[in-house]
Amino acid sequence: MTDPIQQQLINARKNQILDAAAIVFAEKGFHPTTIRDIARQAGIADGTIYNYFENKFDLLIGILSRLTELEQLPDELLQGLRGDVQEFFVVTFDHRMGRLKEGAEMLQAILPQVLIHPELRERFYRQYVERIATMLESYVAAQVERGQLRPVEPKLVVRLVQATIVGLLLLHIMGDETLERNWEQMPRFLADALFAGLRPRDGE
Amino acid sequence: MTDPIQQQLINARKNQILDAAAIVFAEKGFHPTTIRDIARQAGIADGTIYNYFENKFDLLIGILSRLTELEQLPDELLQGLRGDVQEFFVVTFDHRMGRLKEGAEMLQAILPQVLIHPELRERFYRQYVERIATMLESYVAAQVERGQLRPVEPKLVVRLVQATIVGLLLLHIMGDETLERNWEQMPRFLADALFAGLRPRDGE
Amino acid sequence: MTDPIQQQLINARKNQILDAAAIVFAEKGFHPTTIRDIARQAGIADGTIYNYFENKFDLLIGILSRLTELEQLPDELLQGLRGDVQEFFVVTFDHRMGRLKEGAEMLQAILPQVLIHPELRERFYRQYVERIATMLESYVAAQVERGQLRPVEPKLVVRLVQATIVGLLLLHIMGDETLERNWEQMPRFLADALFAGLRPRDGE
Amino acid sequence: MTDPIQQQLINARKNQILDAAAIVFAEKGFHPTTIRDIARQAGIADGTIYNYFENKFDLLIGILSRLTELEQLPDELLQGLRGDVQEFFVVTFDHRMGRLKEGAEMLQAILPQVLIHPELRERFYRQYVERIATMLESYVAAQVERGQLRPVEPKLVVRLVQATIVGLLLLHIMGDETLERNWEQMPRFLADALFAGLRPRDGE
DNA sequence: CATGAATGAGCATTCATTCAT
DNA sequence: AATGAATGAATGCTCATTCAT
Repeated sequence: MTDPIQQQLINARKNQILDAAAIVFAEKGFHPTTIRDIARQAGIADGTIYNYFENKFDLLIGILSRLTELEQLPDELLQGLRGDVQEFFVVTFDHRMGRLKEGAEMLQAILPQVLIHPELRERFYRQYVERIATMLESYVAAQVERGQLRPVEPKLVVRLVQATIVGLLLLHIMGDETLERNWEQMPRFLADALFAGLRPRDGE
Repeated sequence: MTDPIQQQLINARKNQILDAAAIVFAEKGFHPTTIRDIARQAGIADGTIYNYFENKFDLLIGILSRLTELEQLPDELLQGLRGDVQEFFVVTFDHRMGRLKEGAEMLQAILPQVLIHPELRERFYRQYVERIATMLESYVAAQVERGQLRPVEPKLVVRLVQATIVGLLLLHIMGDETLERNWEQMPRFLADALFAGLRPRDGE
Repeated sequence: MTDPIQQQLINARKNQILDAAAIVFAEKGFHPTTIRDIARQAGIADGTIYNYFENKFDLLIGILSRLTELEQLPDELLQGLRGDVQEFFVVTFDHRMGRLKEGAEMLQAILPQVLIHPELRERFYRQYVERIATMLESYVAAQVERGQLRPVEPKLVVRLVQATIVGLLLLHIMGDETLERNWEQMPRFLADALFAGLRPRDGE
Repeated sequence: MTDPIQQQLINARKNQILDAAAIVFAEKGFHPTTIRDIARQAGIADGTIYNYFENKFDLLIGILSRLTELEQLPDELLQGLRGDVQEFFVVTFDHRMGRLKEGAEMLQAILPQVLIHPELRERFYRQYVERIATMLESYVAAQVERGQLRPVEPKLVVRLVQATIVGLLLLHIMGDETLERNWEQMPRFLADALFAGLRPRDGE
């Protein structure tokens, strides 16, 4: 039943299809993309897709699932936990923005549907937002506890961080040139701004 | 030719249609929405829509245009210019988030397409992002000049502000309960965090 | 009821509409032409047409009727009756081909429908083919009787004449350049060929 | 790529569709005929048609192409070249009228559109009129040269011949009963009339 | 498993016709 | 009588999905 070699072949084919789907979805959007578009991109026949996925929508689910699979335990993040708080924010922004840019194509493919389709929305929110949020919240709470951060509401801080990241991606997708030029230095800028604020410090 | 009464009737009908379209688009997304859906929602016949709009896509353009029409010169913002810098951020966040929530339905209707359709993307970016950005940039630059803000790059600060706002809207649309509960107090929280930072101040 | 001035106004308007219809029908064909096309061409509103004609098809009937109205008793033809037989053919071809070229626009408009619509076909055939045919037949029969023509079957001769004329119009509509260049001299050529034949005569 | 068996299946299906299309077009005309009509007539589904033809108009092109395919090199005609001139005309009329009657259905299907659509008109004229015309012209010119025909302009003679044939078909389509009854003997009648003329000969 | 021809439900759009003004 | 906005039935075409090979 679960011949491991068979399983591997199946997974390879699934990935081949999902790769193709992500590319064309990102290019044309979900609905304007036809199954034939995907099949051509994958170099296979239309019907073959249905041997691996129930239907077109299932491809979105598949893409989403892979997005979260990629979201391995963020080792780098965990390492950041031990360092300086400000540095932690740098690492966080850096990591998240990097991940997003990597998966930007896929994100662009599914975000529109996420906004609309309840099931997708919930899946996306839970696996992609909430999970990270919980982790960050506990970190922030801990640092507040330790006095490394002002007594802020961790949940709100985390929303701020996440909103900023996803917002930046949106602006980026929209072709904002400033972001295009400064994408690399944004993490540090954001961390500084957020941690130290924009208020002029003594001596500036 | 341009009988003002006729013109008013025409505009009224156009708005009636765009209202209906925004509602259904927001609910089901652009492509899954049928012209019939919109016509039913507007209480008119299918064909009538085509007396006022070229095609289905034209409805999106129409919705976008109205979004920017609503974007009158933000008087409140201009008033904020004279006050305290931190207060300016409060006003800014408050104003933008208010506007967004008002137009959330419309935004939800067009955002997905904006991400994909180049023409729409450019229109949206220019009329909805760039215009505000320019204004904010000059304000930030002036305050940096005056020493009211640290010597930051205005363009980046503005991207941060705008990304945060649109990001929050996205999280909100996704049904984030924390945001739902605290939407009203977010502007002040954001302004504080951004201006003063999260670093513990002396005496905290 | 039948106020003669009213009647005249009505007829004028009907003709205005039929003129417009014939022009656009000839240009685009019956089905691709919209009522709006006709209204624009006539410089009136769509609805006005329906005050004068039952429906779109009725316009075809109207055009056809006018075609046959134009087909007044062909005086020239009648005059030809008294002359030489060969000359009669010249006059006949000349008259018919002239009429056709005049009404070519209208003919082009209705011929396609005539080929298909039974009612139209019969109307057209009876009023436009048969009437002339009967007249010509009796002339031919008389000339055969008098020995001015070989003992041919008048009905067949007449079909030959009429087929030639309508066939020439078709070739002409199709853009045949030879016909374009020689249209004027065709009647005499046809009459000669038909009456004297192509067989070399003594001494040629 | 071009598997011959596949190719044969494809052609068979194309012909099946074109057959159906020709039938319904002839019956109802091009525009009133729906794709569904054709599909039903062919006993297939609507969508299948689009696997073989770009669009509805393409079906007309297809029908026209087949008409000209049928127009093989007219062997019979070539044989006529060697015989008596008058006999050549008999063969010519016979051959052309036979062909036309065979393809009458198809002709009726496309002729209306030919009159209107420029592309179709040109295709039809070139492939269906001009080709035959050129051949006939050279024959006539040769016979004039040899003194077998009066010194007539070959181009005009050929137009006369072709116009007569197509005109007869039109009258036939219109339901002329005389033609219906005498269709078989028309070729000889036409050839006689044309070659020998209607002028009474010595001794008649 | 892979294929791709066949399917037919579904939709954007058109346009003849109506009718209130 | 003239208008032209409103109507909604009708249709060409698309495309997700099925299934015989």
